[in-house]
Amino acid sequence: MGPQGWWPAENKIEICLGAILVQNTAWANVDKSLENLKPVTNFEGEKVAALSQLELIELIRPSGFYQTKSRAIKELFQLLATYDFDFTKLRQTFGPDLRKKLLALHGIGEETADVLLLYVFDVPVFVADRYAQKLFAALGVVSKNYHHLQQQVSVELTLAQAQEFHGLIDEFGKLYFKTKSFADSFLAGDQLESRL
DNA sequence: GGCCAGGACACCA
DNA sequence: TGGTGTCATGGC
Repeated sequence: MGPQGWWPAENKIEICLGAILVQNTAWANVDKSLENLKPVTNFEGEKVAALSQLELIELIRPSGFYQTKSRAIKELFQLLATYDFDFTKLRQTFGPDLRKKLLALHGIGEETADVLLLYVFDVPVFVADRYAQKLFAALGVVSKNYHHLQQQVSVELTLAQAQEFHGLIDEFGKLYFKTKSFADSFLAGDQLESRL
């Protein structure tokens, strides 16, 4: 499939916003919200943090779940503001506990926390999202949930490789797991393995 | 008109 | 721990 160049964004502030907005939402709808946010914030951390939750709700409405997402954005950017939007300082301060710190924020679960680690804090982690679970299930790796798959898949990758890995898995998933009927026919026999 | 997207959370047993 | 309902918009 070639390089996917994930995550598509101008800067890390935009990635933070996109990571929350894309939760169970088609990217086309995320784009609408980002287009609303850009002229208002220019994707500068301080300007995003200065927005009220009500203002955020109006701007991100096209992405749905605006109550939860606006609160998540508020909480995340409050944390970031405390460290002057210095992602390196934040990572060094919390070290291995950074993931726990992110998970403690309302509206940020395992997948979003890992996406932030991978694309914002430069930590090479494996994002065990739904597409990854489907793909690895097709390859014979049965997993109960997010955490379980993450434990089973041990990847030693550089940061750039880990970022690309997740992008490839999701783009692959969009193509081949879109409909169940297609997935069933695609997964018949050993076609998946040969294509991989 | 129904289904679902690059989830998370509250509630329940 | 694990399963289910709910949150919401827009495209197909």
